[in-house]
Amino acid sequence: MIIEETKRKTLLPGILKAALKLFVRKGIDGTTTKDIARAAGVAEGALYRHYRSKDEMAGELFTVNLERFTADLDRVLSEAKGARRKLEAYVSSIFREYESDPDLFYYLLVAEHKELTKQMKGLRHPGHVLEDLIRAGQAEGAFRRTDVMTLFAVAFGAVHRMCILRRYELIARPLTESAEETSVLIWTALRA
Amino acid sequence: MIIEETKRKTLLPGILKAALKLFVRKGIDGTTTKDIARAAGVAEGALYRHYRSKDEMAGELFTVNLERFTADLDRVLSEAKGARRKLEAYVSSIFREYESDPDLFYYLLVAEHKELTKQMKGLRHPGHVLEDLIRAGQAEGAFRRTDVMTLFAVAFGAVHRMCILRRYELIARPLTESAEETSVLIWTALRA
Amino acid sequence: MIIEETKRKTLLPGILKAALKLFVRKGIDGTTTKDIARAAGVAEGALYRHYRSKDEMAGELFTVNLERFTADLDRVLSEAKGARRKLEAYVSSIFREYESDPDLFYYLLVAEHKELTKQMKGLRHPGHVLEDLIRAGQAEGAFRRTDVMTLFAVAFGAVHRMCILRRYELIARPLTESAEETSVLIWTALRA
Amino acid sequence: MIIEETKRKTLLPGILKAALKLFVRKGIDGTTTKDIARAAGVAEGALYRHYRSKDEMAGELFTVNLERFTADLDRVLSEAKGARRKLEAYVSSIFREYESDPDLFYYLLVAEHKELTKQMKGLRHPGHVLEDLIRAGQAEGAFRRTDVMTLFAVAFGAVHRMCILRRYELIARPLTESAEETSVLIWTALRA
DNA sequence: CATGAATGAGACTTCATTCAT
DNA sequence: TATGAATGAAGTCTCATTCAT
Repeated sequence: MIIEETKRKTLLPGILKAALKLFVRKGIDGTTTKDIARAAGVAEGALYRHYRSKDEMAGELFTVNLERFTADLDRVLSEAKGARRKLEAYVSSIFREYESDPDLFYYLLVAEHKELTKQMKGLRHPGHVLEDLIRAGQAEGAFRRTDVMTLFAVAFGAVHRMCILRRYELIARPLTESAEETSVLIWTALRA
Repeated sequence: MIIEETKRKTLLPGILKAALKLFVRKGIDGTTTKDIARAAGVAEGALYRHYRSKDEMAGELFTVNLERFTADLDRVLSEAKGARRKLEAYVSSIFREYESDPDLFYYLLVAEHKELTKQMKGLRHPGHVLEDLIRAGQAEGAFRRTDVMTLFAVAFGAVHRMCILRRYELIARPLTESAEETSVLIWTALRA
Repeated sequence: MIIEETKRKTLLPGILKAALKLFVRKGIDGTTTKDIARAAGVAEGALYRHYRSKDEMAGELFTVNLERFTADLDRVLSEAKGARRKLEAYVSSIFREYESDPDLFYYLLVAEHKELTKQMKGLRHPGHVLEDLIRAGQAEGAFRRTDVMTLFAVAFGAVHRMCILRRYELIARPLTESAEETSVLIWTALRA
Repeated sequence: MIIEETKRKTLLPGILKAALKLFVRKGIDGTTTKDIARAAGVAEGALYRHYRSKDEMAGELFTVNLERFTADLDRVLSEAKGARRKLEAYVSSIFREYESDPDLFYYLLVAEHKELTKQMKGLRHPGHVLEDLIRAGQAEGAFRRTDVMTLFAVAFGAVHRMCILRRYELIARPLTESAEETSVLIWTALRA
């Protein structure tokens, strides 16, 4: 196996778990607190014992998990050596994350959050991890000298789209089984 | 120039123009009819002379323009010969569409529309155009025999992500100037 | 024939005619000016060239026609001699009025007009004509000395209900054919 | 006393009580949810915890109470023997119902409900009870063989009109005191 | 600490009326 | 004069949040 298994605990508290599912299916604005309460099996008022507001729930769900996810990525990549290995590690980490909790992944990396713009500012994001990876790869001569953002678009776009296709069941197998192939395609496009 | 200029008329009526801008910035649910009316410079009631409801506005904006866009793409691609030429034509058409009206493009191809699911069913979409292109390219031996969806993810993901980067001003130059380079990267990844 | 033919001209202007039909079917509040304009084949604005407001239309429709109707009744009854004859004349006049324009009759005598209370105050009404008839009949010893309002309830209630039954097609024949029978029943109940 | 006392509990919940009063005075369309809320002493939103919509309130008010009322009538009449007794029972039941809650009675038997047509279809109605009574009376030879609907018009019209006169204070005494007299008049008109 | 009824601001929509053409 | 688009007040309903129990 290319990269090490990373320990993961999503362990979302029940309320957040319920909220996540709904946010992902109906959007944040499209989800009512009543929906969340019912899905979580608690009374509406109980939500406010844990979170100051619906937006805080949505924000926390986003922030906490994105931070954990990005930190995981950074850790995994720091253990891989060389542009190619790092790229492989990146792709398979992303795909593993997707499969471990598709809803959460969708919420973090796919869904738009017009409602949260504030709270998302300045967070380090899996995109940043990939961008760093590409810059470093260019510096070591592994990747083309083309504009970084273009390389980034190919790599991030490919990985991201794989997740979307999977989610809409246009890809039937677990993404983890497509990681190597996907890495190869991206590598082929990017290498010097 | 690789492909012919296609005539385009967005010419959105003022109300739709205003609505589009807001939908793109704040989402459909996040945009109020009052917002739209103010932005369009009319009274709230006036919206309803033209559209039966806010959702109908959002739906029409989507449906009409997506159909036109996809038809344009199909036409342009039918005039290009060979997988490589078609791929180039696809990328530059997409980028031209983006630059001609970034908000509209974002609304059609980037934004999620949890609110519209109904009206979007069954429409032919630029993604379908690309999928057809890739299948044909495989059939003629131009592209790898890898799983279609994986090739699709690389190609569509790259193009799509370029548009997003541009929109968030992470790419400064008009995308039309990056079309060739982007095509080359995708071609490199996909070719047999 | 018991009573003379009375000349009648409803000749409602087209707009009132259309409005009447709608008021009767959907109520005044339930009828929109757009409905009326469409039914009358004119533009909405045109309504206001003839009537200051929807309520004025409704009011005029009521007032003008009720006055004419009541005056007709008074005239017809003044020509009939004796309680029994007057009663017969009353019943057949009412029934003839119903059959000559069921919508208008319904509007005048059956429908409630919570919206018009003001304009209806103080108008002489077919009910008053009947009440006078009964008092006179008691004075001449033709009717029981029972409380006037009870006699009135029987007589007016019967006639009024016949019209409603006819309107809902629970009575198939023209009411004019039931006038004699109805008079007999009422006479039987009321006579001394 | 002619018929037995029937136990009655209107006990409308506060909101329905308030709504009823307003519906009766201003019509359903003429009553706003704000009116109802103010009259019931609650916030507007609170209405919707109990009823899905204003029309549902109006419908339930009608349906539930009409069913109860009609069932009461059927029960009372089944205990009275012979056409004359049944007629007396009918009249006094109606009058008792009126006096026990004039607003509710008005809402059920007098007001028009253009808005509710749907929900009223197929319900058994006090009119049906009376119609059955008259048919049975004819069958046993107690009533004239005249057209049923004409007899019905006299009987129902009289009773109904008594209630209206009472409501507009043209009758000062409780209707229960006029029941016998009214029965006699109707009986006189209808008997064979 | 949980509940869920109540609140009240504000969303969407309708419609009588006005007014530029 | 007739038209019908536009206005804007007002109506119905929703929902995040609060609070008495």
